Amino acid sequence: MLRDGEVFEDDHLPDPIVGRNRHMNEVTDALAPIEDGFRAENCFLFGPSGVGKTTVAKAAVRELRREVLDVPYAYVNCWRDYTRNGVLDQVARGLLNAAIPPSPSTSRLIDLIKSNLHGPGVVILDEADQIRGTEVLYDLHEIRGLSWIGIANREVDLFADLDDRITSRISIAYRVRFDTYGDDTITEILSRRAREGLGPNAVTEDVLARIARLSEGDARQAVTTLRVAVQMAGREGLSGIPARLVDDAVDGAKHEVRQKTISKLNTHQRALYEVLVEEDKLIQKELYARYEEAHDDPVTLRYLRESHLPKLEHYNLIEVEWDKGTKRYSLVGSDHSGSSPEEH
DNA sequence: CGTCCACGGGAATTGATGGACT
DNA sequence: AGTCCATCAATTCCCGTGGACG
Repeated sequence: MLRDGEVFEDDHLPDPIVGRNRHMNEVTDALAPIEDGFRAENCFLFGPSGVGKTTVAKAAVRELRREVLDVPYAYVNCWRDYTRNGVLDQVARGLLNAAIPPSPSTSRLIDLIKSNLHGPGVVILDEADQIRGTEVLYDLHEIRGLSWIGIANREVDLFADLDDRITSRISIAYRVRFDTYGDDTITEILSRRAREGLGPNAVTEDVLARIARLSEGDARQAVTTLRVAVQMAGREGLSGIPARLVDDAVDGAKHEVRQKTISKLNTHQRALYEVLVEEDKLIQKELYARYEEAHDDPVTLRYLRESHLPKLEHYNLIEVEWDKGTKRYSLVGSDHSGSSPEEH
């Protein structure tokens, strides 16, 4: 049944992409000056997860590179690299083919980029709202020819910290809002993946439509569900996906997406998460006390509050409820009914 | 009121790094 | 090659503010 598993991977970039023509046009417009050798306009893509922001950004850069040979570009996932230094490091490595020494200082990185970048270049800042501080946006702006495509869930997140001095100096000419996909668009996305990745008749349009309906407008969720369904059917030795597997596949996919998020957590965030697996509805002070015991090199409460708790919240792993003036922290969907072996 | 808790601004400390000078 | 100094990012420390509650 499975012909090409790659089309179900998270980082698969379809060609062409489906159902985002308007958004593609906006981003390619923003990048157009590069075709004449100028700096592109900065642009900012925002919307909920799984609506094709990253895909559009990458596809737009791919289009550009079809027009203009070898435009340097860098992709930075700011969830992983959220410090000024980390971002610049990734930018340098992506943009330049020159060798980069192991761990250069910030100023060294800037010099390196400035002296090795000739002509325009593009940086994709995925999950840009995770960037700590705003200096790095200055830094990028000061580099001749460089422009960026920022990606975040909500528009305010990126601009919350930007004071007026910065917003006026760094122009963001294009702001592109992504809304959730309709069920029919998701069905179309799934249908293409199925055509490319599966044998003929492996799955019916009805089954795809059903997966689409259950995925709440989130294409990543939908594609993951399809992949899980393929696995399940394969395990049963079937050559197609029967409708009865869909519900279980949805659950499996949700679990898988969550595990993937958890696996990206650092030790502090992991420790917090595990404390909450043990015990729900803790107030901040209690949570911190448990965390402090669980981690052999704990950070201060102050820093936890600023750095790690917001991250867990942002990625929808924990939820906070107000209970008469005190906050209580719980895992999201904490009906932890004895399942999940949690292999970490 | 006094207490408990959460929030977040801002100064201080730490630790790594890269010269500059000897 | 070695010492000293400046810089910078990450983290900690200190503390004032404000809401809720008894």
